[in-house]
Amino acid sequence: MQKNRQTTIIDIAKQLGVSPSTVSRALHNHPSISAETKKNVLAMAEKHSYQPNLLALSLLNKKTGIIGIVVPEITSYFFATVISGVQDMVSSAGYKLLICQSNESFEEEKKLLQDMTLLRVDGVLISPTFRTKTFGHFERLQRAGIPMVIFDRDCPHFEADKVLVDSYDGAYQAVEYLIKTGCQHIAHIAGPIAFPTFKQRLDGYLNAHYDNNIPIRSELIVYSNGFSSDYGVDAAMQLMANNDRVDAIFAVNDAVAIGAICVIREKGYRVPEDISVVGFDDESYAQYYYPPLSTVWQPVYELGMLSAKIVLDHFASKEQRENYRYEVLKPELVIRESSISID
Amino acid sequence: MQKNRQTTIIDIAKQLGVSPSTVSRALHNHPSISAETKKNVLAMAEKHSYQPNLLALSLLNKKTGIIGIVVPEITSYFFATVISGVQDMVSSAGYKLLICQSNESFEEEKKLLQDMTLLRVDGVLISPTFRTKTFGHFERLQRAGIPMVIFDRDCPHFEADKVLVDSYDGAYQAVEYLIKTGCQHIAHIAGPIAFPTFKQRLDGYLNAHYDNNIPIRSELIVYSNGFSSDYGVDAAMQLMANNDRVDAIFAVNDAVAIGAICVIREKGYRVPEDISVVGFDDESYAQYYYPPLSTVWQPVYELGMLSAKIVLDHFASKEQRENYRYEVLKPELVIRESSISID
DNA sequence: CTGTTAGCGCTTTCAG
DNA sequence: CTGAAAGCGCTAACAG
Repeated sequence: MQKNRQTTIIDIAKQLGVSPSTVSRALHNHPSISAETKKNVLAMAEKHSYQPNLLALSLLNKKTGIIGIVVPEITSYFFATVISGVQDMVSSAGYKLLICQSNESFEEEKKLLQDMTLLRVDGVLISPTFRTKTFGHFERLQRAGIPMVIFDRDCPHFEADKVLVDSYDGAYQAVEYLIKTGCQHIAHIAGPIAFPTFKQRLDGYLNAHYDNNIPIRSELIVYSNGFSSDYGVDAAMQLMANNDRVDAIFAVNDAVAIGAICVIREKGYRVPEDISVVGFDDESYAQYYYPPLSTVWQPVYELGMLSAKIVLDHFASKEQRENYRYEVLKPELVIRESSISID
Repeated sequence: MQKNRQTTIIDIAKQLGVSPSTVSRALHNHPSISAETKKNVLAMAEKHSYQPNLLALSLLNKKTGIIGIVVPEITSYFFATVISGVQDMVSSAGYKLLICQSNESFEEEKKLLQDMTLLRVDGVLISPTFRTKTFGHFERLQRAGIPMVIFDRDCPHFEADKVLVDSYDGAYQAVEYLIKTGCQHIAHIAGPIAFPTFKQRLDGYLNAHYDNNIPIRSELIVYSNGFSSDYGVDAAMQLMANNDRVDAIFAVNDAVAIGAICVIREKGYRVPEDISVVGFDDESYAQYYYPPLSTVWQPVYELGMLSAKIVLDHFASKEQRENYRYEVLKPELVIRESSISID
């Protein structure tokens, strides 16, 4: 078992009795180098399976070729797909992607950004935790001159490049659709509304009612503290406990929706005959659920591509752009069988 | 907007009229340094929000403090949870985690490992793509002296530290359970069996039959080329087209299982009354599915922790260990309502 | 065409 | 207690 040490340009230079710079030139097919020398160097490099040391290069060039992305969690279809979009975009531009998850922990988020700064990544994409209320750590990045784009989850009052999805519009579409199918008692299981995205979904729900002259009844809105399926179960229990009439539920996302459906069924109601249910996100299981889940699809892959593109654009144009980019993508309602249809 | 340049130790040294080494010592509370100097340096560092350059440090110390993990894909509950386990373990040891996905592409896997080598990560965890048949890129890592552990997906004939789950056992448990509930015509939707894990699940299926004296009928085994829900749909169609009697399906994973259930329902059969279904993985939606999905749970988080631990152990003991670690974790059958119960 | 020099940011001997 | 010097691996002028 050989030593832990990798071959360097200097090793090769010594063995060949030439200078390190000659080796370097040979390796990069610099114009002025004799075919002979080049051949020798290449052979020797091959023999020792020489690999350039990225750290040394990065230190020298003051760029690492790494773009970092911080997501709250990695499991959902949403973020996993964003990551695919980002990955495809950055790797086609020759960059590497450093993926990290904050697990919705503010402390973790700070630490990760800190690490990325120390590592001197060339750019950062971030979707903040829903506990992120102060932005000192973002400003530090900006001050360090590292391009940053915030995606999916908005940070009101904080200036930066942003790529968002119009959650308001998605929610509005979903609820208006439910109204058009004749539902009059539409409940909403809201996520933590400290969270702009979830607040927007709530607003979409409210305004769809308003615009269609349906009175809003606060007892039909339940706010949960999280957005996984078990929160959906709790929220639905709470909702059904009141014995208020409910003929539809618009859930803040698909995970919550399937939790709610379990409760609905347990209580002896049918979906969609008694209660229509619409989720949000179009998770991979949504179309295979029973009944196939109506939901709101978001252009997630595009979201990733676009966010990455914006970071990349920063490298192209050296001079500071004056204003930040602000892009909003449109979601689409996907009607399946968990909601009754118009006819 | 200040320059893109970060404050260095030299900047601080100059401003204070001391030498860089003094600054360095102050920053690391080296014993021999005057309280006065130290205070000044610290104040100045604070003022410029000095951040050490990790690249320079890594170059110097020949260690980056980064551990890389390559997974085939990031979306599934399985890998996402492994990553959590790994992350918790490595970050408690002060390491950073570089997460990458190969998207089941062998080329991508090679490229990622190459990048990690160039970046000089301190260790690598990898779950190979199912197209990985040659191991030159793994050997290159080993030769570079980078500790590597292979997890979840075995590479027969390739020597390395490995942490696996006993898929055979999980499958055996599932199928034996189906037999005990009285099922006689158990079908299996297998994944690509080029894939050791899936082969093991098939073997578990076969041996459970054998040990219980149930004849195996090849027409009840369908091999699919992938393992997402749509493959489950295709496979189930194929299975049902034959009109062979089927009273249970053991699917290679949950995604395939829910695809299959959709087909079963479309054909007018009930789950589990007509056909019991058992999956594998215990995805997050499994318990909220209708009917709640019986499946095989794997100690995924532990898998991640243990794999990370093994890499970390390499750093502790400098000298080469003589033999590779080989750990196999046991899965557990989770009975829910998509399979009939024993009584 | 090739070698020498300097330096990226930092730490660590070795001398004062 | 502090400074000078060397070096991690590499490249890019600048000389020859």
